[in-house]
Amino acid sequence: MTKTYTISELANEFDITVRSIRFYEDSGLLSPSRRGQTRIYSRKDRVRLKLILRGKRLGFSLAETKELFDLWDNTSQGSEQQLKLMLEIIEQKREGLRQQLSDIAMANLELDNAEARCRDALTELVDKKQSGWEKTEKEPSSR
Amino acid sequence: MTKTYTISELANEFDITVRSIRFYEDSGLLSPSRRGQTRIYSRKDRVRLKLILRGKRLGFSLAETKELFDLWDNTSQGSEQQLKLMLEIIEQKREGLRQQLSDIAMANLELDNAEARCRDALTELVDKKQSGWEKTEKEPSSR
DNA sequence: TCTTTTCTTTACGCTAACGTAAGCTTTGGC
DNA sequence: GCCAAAGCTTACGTTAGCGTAAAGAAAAGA
Repeated sequence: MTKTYTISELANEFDITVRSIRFYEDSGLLSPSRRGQTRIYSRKDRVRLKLILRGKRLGFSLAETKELFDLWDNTSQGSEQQLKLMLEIIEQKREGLRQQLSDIAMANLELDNAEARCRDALTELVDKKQSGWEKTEKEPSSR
Repeated sequence: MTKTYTISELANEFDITVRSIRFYEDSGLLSPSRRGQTRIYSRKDRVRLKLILRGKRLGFSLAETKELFDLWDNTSQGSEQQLKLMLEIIEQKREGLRQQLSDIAMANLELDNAEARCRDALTELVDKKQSGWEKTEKEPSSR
């Protein structure tokens, strides 16, 4: 009773279009089975789709993701050369992720900065209001 | 004696092309001063460029980055409405970064997984070799 | 001063990742 | 059994982010 999914079910679940899913298939990232012409997606297919989307959020191109999939698929039967290449690539990906972590940390600092500046500007505005400095107020408190 | 940079200096430093830098200017993300026709980049321009590139690594489109720049530039003179909008957007960006952190964590787990599988396959290969199971070896130890 | 870089603008080209439309088949609900 | 909804293929269109080439001006080194 292995659960399956239709293309629109997956599209709804992940909030993407069926066009995208078919496009990923054309790009060699998915290969669902068929009942007649209709695509039937297994749980494994669903996992792959999830990985594709996560890759996208991490800035991977579809080609890169495909490369990873292909490597992964050939890992168990790979030669020693292949396996060592795979390990190198894994290390490269790790390095990329480390870079992203650093970037995120810096970005967060800048957001802190921006937020502080924003709040300062806000309180300054409120101060002006309270001291009767308003220019464009509709209802000045005294006049 | 405020330090300045030429376009090719920046291109070299950040390992991008001058074409890209000019493109960012066309997109409204940079506006270096000029000496005659020649572009002169200040330290501030350099910082902006750095931010653009970091944004790219985090998957921001140039349009998004421009939006952030524009908001930032208008922050000090912004209305209360504007400032509150800015705070909202900042929070959205934070949420995006949190999502990315989660994605990176998951990706790292999968890399661990892949690496383990790889190493297993490798040691298995070595074991076969040692027990004389090789098929494609050039110099079998006995024959 | 001459020549070789480095800079400029203009403009067409290209790839990735889909969007969108046309036209046809299949399937689920009444 | 019928019809709308969902599925399919084919194919052209679109946007972002540059690459690349042409043709000329300015700056820097010999």
